[in-house]
Amino acid sequence: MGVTIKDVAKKAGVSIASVSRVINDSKPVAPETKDKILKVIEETGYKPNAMARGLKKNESGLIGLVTPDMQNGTFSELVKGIEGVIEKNSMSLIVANSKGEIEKELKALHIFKEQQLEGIIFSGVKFTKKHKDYFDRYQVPTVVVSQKFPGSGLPHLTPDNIEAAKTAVEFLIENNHREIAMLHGPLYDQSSGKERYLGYKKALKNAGLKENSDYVKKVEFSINSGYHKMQELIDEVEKLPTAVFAASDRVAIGALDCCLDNGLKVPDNISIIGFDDIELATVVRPKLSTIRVDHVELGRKVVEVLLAQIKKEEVKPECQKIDFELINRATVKNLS
Amino acid sequence: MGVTIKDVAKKAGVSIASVSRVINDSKPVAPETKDKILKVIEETGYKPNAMARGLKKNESGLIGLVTPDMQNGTFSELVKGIEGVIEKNSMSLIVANSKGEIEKELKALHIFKEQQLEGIIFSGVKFTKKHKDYFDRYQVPTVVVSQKFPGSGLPHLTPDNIEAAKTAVEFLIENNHREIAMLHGPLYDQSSGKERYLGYKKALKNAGLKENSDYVKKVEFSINSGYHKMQELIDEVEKLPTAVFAASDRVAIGALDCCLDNGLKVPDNISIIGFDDIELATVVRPKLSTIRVDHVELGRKVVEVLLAQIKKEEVKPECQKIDFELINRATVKNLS
DNA sequence: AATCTTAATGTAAACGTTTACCCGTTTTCA
DNA sequence: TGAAAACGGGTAAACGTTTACATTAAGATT
Repeated sequence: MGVTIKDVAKKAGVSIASVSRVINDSKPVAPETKDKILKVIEETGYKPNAMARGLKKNESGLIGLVTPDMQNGTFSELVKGIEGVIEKNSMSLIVANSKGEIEKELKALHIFKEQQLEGIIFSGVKFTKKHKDYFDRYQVPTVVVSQKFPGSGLPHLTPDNIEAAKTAVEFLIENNHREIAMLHGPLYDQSSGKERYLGYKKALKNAGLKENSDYVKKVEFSINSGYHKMQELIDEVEKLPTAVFAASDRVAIGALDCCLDNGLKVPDNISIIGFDDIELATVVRPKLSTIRVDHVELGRKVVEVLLAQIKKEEVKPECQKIDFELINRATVKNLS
Repeated sequence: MGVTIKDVAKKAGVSIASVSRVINDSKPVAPETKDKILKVIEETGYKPNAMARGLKKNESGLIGLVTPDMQNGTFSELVKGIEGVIEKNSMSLIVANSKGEIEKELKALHIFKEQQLEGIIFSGVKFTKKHKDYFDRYQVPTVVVSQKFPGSGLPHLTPDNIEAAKTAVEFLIENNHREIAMLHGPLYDQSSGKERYLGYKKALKNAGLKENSDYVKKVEFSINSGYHKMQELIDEVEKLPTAVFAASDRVAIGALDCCLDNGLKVPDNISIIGFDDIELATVVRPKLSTIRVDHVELGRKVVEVLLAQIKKEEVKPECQKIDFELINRATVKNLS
């Protein structure tokens, strides 16, 4: 149906080899011949078939992203960053949503294998035996994003979650908070949830503060969950904490919402600090103080590491940390 | 490097045809043979090469999305909807960001052509001669989303922008507003920006109200632009409007922010209504009243129309409108 | 028992490229 | 002037599938 290299060759009165040479400029071809071919290509609108080329050259020009959540507020930015550098390298990005289900995740990975993807950007919450089998068997260049999977041998890019969380909590302490709650994420081994929690503990310990288990609650990374757990906390506890460190901005925003609905003034009655600096953070009132992580930048860097890996430049699993920065907007009060 | 169908065939002691038959179950094959083959596939982790298959069958299993903006707040939802049904049809989604630049947009489209995409979901702001040439020449099944391109002959899915805008403005009028401003988007022919503006005019006219050109400003679809144009409006006008209809939630949120920063109470001093119902709308304070459009649903429907088109079921360009609904939260006051 | 179906499998061509190899013509230079 | 080198371009094999067609063996029908 479409125009093929043969059609072009015939119409230009040359061999397909010559056509191939000009479209790839892989070998010199005489100017007149070249012009003739170019003209025919122009006229016919010929586009080389990437599947045929890919089959021959064994490269698809495709990179895949699998993510458990497309609405977590960092997705858009991450994709934007990824897409930007992928596009510069004339590759394309395939996205797959695992919805946090292991089966969907593996299905996506297998489709990626079939589609001969050259690299995978992997964002999951858990690393199972099946994951390990997959990556061991197929050896597709992969980088894990925003997370760490110790046994996997896969390189990852995350902010230094422990440090960042510690920074957040230290900031609260500097502002004279002593009763600090934390709404933390899932505590899988070395997960970002776990590490942020560790940072929290560390900051408390360094300041000689005691952790109060009533003030520590596990949440999902969602606005809703933040709201409900905050409500639980408010309901259960006899004395409210003076500050809350939330494991993500969405959680923080849920908590903020809950506080406001309970008639608490933020930050006058209670301070809140989040993590991520998603766009929502600048839009809620009061504006959310948080730990900023540039997810567009993260996306960019991830692809760079991935491309290095694809080009067989050895990449160590414990690769780059990405920067973070405390942004104090309006949800933290100094209790001096 | 990878395991091929030949390897499987050899190891199972059968012909490649048989292997192909079992992986596609395209023809019956004897149970023992089948088991043998299945076992070898299992052992070797063989995955059929989609590029080879695609080359032969002339289908790539790929659908593309080109969008001018990945951070407009509807992107995540749209992608989520799209990905959901695409995945059910065991296809994959390629995303490309045009950043609103025509050249990037066309480049993406051409890559899509090379990659033999089976269908395109197109979200652009303008439809140029080059676009027309592209779609005329290559005839890739395409559906336009959230927009309308009259001359293109391409089917599109949008809410009924005129009706929806009219509904929003009528709602303001019912609440006894008479001085109603509008922050509208670009006014290309039949664009959503234009249509929403037309809906605004229509509602005013029906109610016997005069349009005040001081109250009408063009914005980009961003929070920033909403903020600045609102500021302009506040600065320039001698009497403030009592209500503002913003062409999108992001614009509305910018405007809201601006009002608050100017010491205006919303909705007591000024009412605001937006369009889209993105997540931000429920998170700002006061919560934004808006016209809800379900973008996850939109994504789903778009793919359905696209798949129909791919399967050659004739699809009319003036296809489905998608539903909208007025959601009154807390930014509109009744002036009775 | 001879023929006809039917089922299971194999063979080989094709999909649209890239590229190793080959061949002819021209240029170079001793 | 003649051999070597350089250049331009063509032929055909290969990439990993699918599938039309051919083949074989076995069962059904007379």
